[in-house]
Amino acid sequence: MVVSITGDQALVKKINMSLALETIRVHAPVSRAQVAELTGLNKATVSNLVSDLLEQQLVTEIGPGQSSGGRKPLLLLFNRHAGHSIGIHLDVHSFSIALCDLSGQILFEKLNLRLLHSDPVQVTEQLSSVIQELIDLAPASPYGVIGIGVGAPGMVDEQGCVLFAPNLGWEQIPLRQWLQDRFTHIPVLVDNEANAGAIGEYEYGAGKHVQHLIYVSAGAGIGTGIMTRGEIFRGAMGYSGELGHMTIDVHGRKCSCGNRGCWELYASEKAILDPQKSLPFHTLYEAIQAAERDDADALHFLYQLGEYLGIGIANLVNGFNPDLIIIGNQFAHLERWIKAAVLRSVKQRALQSHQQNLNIVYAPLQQRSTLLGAANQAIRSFVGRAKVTV
Amino acid sequence: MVVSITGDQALVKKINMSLALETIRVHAPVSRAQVAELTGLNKATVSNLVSDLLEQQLVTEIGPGQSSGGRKPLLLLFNRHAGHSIGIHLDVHSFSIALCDLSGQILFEKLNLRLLHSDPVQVTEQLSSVIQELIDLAPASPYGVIGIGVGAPGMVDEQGCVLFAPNLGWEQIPLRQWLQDRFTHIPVLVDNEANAGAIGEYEYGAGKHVQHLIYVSAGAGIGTGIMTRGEIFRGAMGYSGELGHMTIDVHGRKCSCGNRGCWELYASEKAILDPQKSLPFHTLYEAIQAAERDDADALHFLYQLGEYLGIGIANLVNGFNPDLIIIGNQFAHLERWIKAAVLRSVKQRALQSHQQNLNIVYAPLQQRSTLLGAANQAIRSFVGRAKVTV
DNA sequence: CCAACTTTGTCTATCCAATAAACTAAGTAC
DNA sequence: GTACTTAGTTTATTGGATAGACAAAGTTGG
Repeated sequence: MVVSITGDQALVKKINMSLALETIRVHAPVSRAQVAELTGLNKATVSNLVSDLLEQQLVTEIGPGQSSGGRKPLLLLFNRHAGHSIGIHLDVHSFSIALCDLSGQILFEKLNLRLLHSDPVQVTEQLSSVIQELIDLAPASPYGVIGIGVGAPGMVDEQGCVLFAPNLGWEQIPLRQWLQDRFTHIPVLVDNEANAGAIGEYEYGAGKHVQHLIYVSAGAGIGTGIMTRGEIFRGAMGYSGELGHMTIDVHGRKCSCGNRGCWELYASEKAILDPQKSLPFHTLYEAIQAAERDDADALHFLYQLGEYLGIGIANLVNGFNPDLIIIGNQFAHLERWIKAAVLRSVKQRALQSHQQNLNIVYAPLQQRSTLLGAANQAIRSFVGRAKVTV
Repeated sequence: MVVSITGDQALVKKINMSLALETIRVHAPVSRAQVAELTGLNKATVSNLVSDLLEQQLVTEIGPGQSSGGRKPLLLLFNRHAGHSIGIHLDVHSFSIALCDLSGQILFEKLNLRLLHSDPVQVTEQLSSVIQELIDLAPASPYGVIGIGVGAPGMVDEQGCVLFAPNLGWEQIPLRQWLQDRFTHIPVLVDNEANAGAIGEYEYGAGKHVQHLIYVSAGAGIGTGIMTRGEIFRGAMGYSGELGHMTIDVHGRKCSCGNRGCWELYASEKAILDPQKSLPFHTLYEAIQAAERDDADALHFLYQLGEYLGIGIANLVNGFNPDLIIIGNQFAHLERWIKAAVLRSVKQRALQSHQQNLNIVYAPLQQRSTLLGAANQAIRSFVGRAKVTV
């Protein structure tokens, strides 16, 4: 019975191959000599690896570059057109989908399509038909569509089964399997929407090269994607991060989860439903509209929303000491209204030492964070990153 | 400039060597054939690795075992006497220290020694002298004392510098370096006390083979050691887990950290100092004494302490979905008084789905969790575990 | 008691990837 | 035009894993 990963030459090649490919991807355009320099691999080794990569069409040669006092280097590029990836952000009432190349460049996208039903079977049906459209739109390429990634609200296990998505009303829906059955030749991945968002911003947005970040997906509820050393933090059974249901007020109001005083009751769209307040608007959209008209109630409401968001963020900062907090999902658009309040709360409540290198931003990818993160997960598993810790 | 880890034959050997050693350690007594079976390595490879390990005296042959229908197997044992490790639990007013073998068996220990001063230089002095005593006591062995591990309260960075330990009154103390300067030939490691506790319980206590656990170190304050997939979770700059300063009551009292309503104000020894309560006891010890006499105030106080501890634990459960919560440090002794209250809070407040496989225990290693965890970190870095993710 | 079979562990030839060093190619500098 | 630099390839070597043959040491059943 084979369980563990053993070392052999195939593994060595895998490690060095992915190291070379990543180096080319990040530092492109780059010469073989530079890759050798950057990775610490021997020139000959790099030459061998690169010739394999050229054969696999994952890398292209774009001709000679400028000389630095000797023979001109032959510059290499990661071939982002070798294949395409499809990313999906499944939200509670809508979804967004995009087709992108291997560098995350979007070729086609459809944003905020309404879900026609909430029933998981019918949702799968609707998703599948749009996915097929994008597959048909994909330009010819050596590898075709190499994967489909989905970011879904709620808890998702390692098999891509949606265990619990209260806002969708789903339980134990093997979404990945259902989609995989439709697209048998394309790997399908399903992860939590906030995790995907964190990955998206890490790869293509605010978090480029920031190794420790937290993506706070605030909208209908709150979810968090926590990244350390460039890796998503996963709890037991592969899922975690229901930090929206962290108690911030022991004596607070009852939450649907059974607890009291959950963060997301005060810092997500759910705050509008606070029975004690009887606010003159019923959705976030309406609140913003009112705020645009300088409505005092709305402005005050949004400020409070920011304060509470900041309280939870301060907790995250104390607990994880991230370098970057990214406020995403619908709240990415609220910067204008909540920025000051969020900063005030965090400044007041987070440990001084943890605030030194802290940055708080509003997802620059906006509604595309999760989309691109999901697509990126498919890309990752295609190009296959091998890592070693000694 | 060499940055990344590249693959070569030495790496392959390292990976397989550590795999073989770990397999022998875990499954001992075991034959070469079984190791090959268990790891997936070739018989010849295992023979080679084992002969190296025998030469290095990390493994011993203890003669033939029972035949299963053919030649008798030659049984192998991990040589836990190849060297010794020293583990230290540094607390606010006291420290504990032990000398143990490579399997974590304690040979000598000194528990709860009072710190004579709180000044870091003098603390280092005192620690060093006791460490030297234990080094002198260590039996002769091939490798001698292979490392010194320290678990310290507060934030510790990757270099073993105590960045911030409010309860000790320390800031920016390069404890590891200071100790390393004293014991130049023995590697010194310093980590957070709760992280070490988590490792201790994972390796030798309640958490054996439980991949996702949280060690809640409750005493003078609260610290948490979070373990996923058998690895300690570390935030930015290598430290994190100041979850004792997570807000659980937005309108709560002021904490020394600047925030309001921090968990540890209500669920650690600090709860005794609540000015609103003016309790008739001033230390946890006194409270327990009173409770032993069935003092109503004390019993009620301890019950509340348990409730608040449970509230924070529920947050942890929602956030990390662990399989096991271990309540350690001084609170490990409070099971009798707080168990019901803790369970009640958690049951009431944690997500139902996360409670399914959840277990809550009181550190069976008691005051030795951190000690053994710290010693184990030294052992780990000595036997050198290599891991690969593909 | 012996022949057939099993299991354990080692030996041998082979493979494969990385590597150093030599080498070719193609430029610059003065 | 000679000396030097830099880029990339070729060649011989190294070291570890592997399959398969083999030796060692047992069991089983007639």
